[in-house]
Amino acid sequence: MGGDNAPVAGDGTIGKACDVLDQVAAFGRPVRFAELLDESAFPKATLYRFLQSLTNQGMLSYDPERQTYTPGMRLVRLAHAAWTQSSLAPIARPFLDALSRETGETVHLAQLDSSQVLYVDKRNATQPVEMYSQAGKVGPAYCTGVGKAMMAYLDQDALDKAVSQQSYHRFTDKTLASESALRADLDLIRQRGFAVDDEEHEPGIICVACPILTSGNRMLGAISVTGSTERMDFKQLEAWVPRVRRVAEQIGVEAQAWRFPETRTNVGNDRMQAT
Amino acid sequence: MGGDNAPVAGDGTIGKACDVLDQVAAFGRPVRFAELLDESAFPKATLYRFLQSLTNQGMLSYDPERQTYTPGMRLVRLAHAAWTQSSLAPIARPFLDALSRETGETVHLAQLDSSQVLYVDKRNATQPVEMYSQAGKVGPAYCTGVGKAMMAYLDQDALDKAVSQQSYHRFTDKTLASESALRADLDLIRQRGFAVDDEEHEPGIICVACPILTSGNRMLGAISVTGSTERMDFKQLEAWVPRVRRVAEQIGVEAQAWRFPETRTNVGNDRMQAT
DNA sequence: CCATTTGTTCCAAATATTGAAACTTAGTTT
DNA sequence: AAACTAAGTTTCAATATTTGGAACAAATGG
Repeated sequence: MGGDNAPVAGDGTIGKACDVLDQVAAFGRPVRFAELLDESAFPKATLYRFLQSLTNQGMLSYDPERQTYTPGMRLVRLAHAAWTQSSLAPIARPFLDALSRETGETVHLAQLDSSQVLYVDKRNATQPVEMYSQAGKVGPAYCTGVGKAMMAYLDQDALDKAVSQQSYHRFTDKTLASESALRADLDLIRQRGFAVDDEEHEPGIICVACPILTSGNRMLGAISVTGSTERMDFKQLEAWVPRVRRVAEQIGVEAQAWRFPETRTNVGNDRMQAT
Repeated sequence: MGGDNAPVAGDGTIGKACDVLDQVAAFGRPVRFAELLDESAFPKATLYRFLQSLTNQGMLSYDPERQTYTPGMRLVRLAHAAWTQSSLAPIARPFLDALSRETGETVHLAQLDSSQVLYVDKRNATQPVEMYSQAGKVGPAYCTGVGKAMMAYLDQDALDKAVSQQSYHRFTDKTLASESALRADLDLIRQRGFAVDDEEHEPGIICVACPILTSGNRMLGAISVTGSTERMDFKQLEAWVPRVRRVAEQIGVEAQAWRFPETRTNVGNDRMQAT
C-alpha cells in the first residue's frame, strides 16, 4: 500500500545500509537496480555502492543474469544465531510442544518488533511444520491475537507509539480499524488477561492469546492457539485459555530465570544524534 | 596476504559493521563490550559506536541489565525474506517432503556459503522438525556429505579457495584431515556423481549426498539422506542414491525454470580497496 | 542505426568516521 | 570511608570516507 517505507535512517552509514536491506526485502521478489532507485532516497551512485558492498558481504545476493538483487544467505546464518540467542523460542520450545500436543491446534509464539508481530516459532497440528516460512514472518499487531496481547502490556510510551504505527487496514469486516477501537480492546485484554482474534485478520480464523510477562510485568512476547470457525466455535477455543495462560506464565518464569535479554519494547528509534 | 583470521573486511563501513555482527554471532551467547573489544581490530570508541548503531537498528539486541549484546530480531525478519527468495528451500520443499516420506530418514538441503555448509532445510523422519535450530545452521564442508558434494562441483577457482579454507579438524578417526585427502575424495565424487560421509563428522552417522546442478553444471546446492550405523549399513543407504540423485536433478530443473539467482560460489571477497 | 534506457565509473567537495584521551560510573580493595 | 581499578561513555580535531552530479559504457528497442 501507499505508505512510503519509514525512513527511520539515522545511525550514519549503518542505518542507511539497513534501510537498503529492508527495501530489498520488502519487494518480496528479485528486484532491479532501477526499481530500487525509484523508491530510494539515495542518489544513483550512492545506492549503487551500497548494493555492491552489501552484495560483497553476502547480505544481498545478486543474479548477474537477470541483474536482480535479493536478500542474501548471510542473513540466514546470522538469523540462526539471533533466533537461538535472542528469541524466546529455545526457552519456549518444550512448552509449545506440550501445548500443541494437548490442544491439537495451531500454536504460535510471537515477539514484538518495530510495532509488528514477529512470529518466532509455530506448531501446526495437522501438517508437518513449515520451517522459516513461518518463523521470521511478520504480521500486523492490531488485528492478531498475539499482537494485541503484546501491545496491551506495553508501558505507556511504547504503547502509544505502537498504537500510532498500525496501519488499520480493514482485512475483514470484523477488523478493529481505528485506534480508538483498538485501545478499547486493549483495555479489555488487560482486564481479562488474554486477547482474542475474532476473524479480524482472516475470515474463519479465530484465536486466543496470552502475553508472556516477567515477574515485573515486562512484556516479552505472546503465545496463541488458533482454530477455524468451521471446526469449532469460540466457546471451545476459550476453554483453552487457562491452559494457554499457564503456559505463558511458565515461559515467562523460565525466560526470567535464564535472565532473558530486554525485549526490544523499543518501537522505532530514539537517538539524539541528528544530522 | 596469507591466511589471516576472519577479517575479510573491505567494503568500508558496511563491511566493518558486518564483521561486528559476525563477531557477536560467533560468541554464541550474550557478550559484553570488553569481550568484543579484546578480539576486535577496532579501537574502543569505534567498536562502541558500531555496537550502538547496530543496536539502534535492531541488528543487535542489548540487555542493559547484564550489559550484553546478542544478534537482534531484525535479522530474523530479514532472514525470512532471504530464505523465501534466495534459497533453494521453497523450490525444493515438495521434493524434500517426498524424499523424506519415501526414505523415512533424515533429509538435508544445503547451500555453500563462505566455504561452509549452510543448511537451509531439513526433514526429520522420527521427531517433529526442529525449526531454525537446523535451518540457518552452518557446518564444515570437508567432512559432510552435502559439503563435499557441493565442493566437488565448484569451478577451479572457487574449488581451490574452498579447499584452502577448510579447517581440517579431525572430528573422528575417519575424517579426511588434509587437503590432499579431500581432493582425492572430490575426484571420486565427481566420478560417481554422489558423495558419502562415512562417519567423518560424527561417529555412527553416515550419509549419501548429491549435488544440485543447473543444466550448465553450475552448482546450486546439495541434498542428502542420513542414517545411523546402528540402524543400517552403507549398502542399505547407498540403495537410495539413485533416488536422491533424481530428486537433486528435479530440484535443479525447477530452480533453473524459476531462473534461480546465482549462488554465492563466491568464496571470500576480493576487493582491492584496503584499509 | 540511432534513440533510449539502464547500469557503472570519476573525482572534487562535503561529511562522517576515527581514535587518543579525558571522563563517568560501578565495583573492589586497602 | 577513601582510594583504587575496571568497564563503559563522551569529546574533538585530524583524516579518511562517503557523496552525488555528471560523464561514460552497455544493453535494449524502435
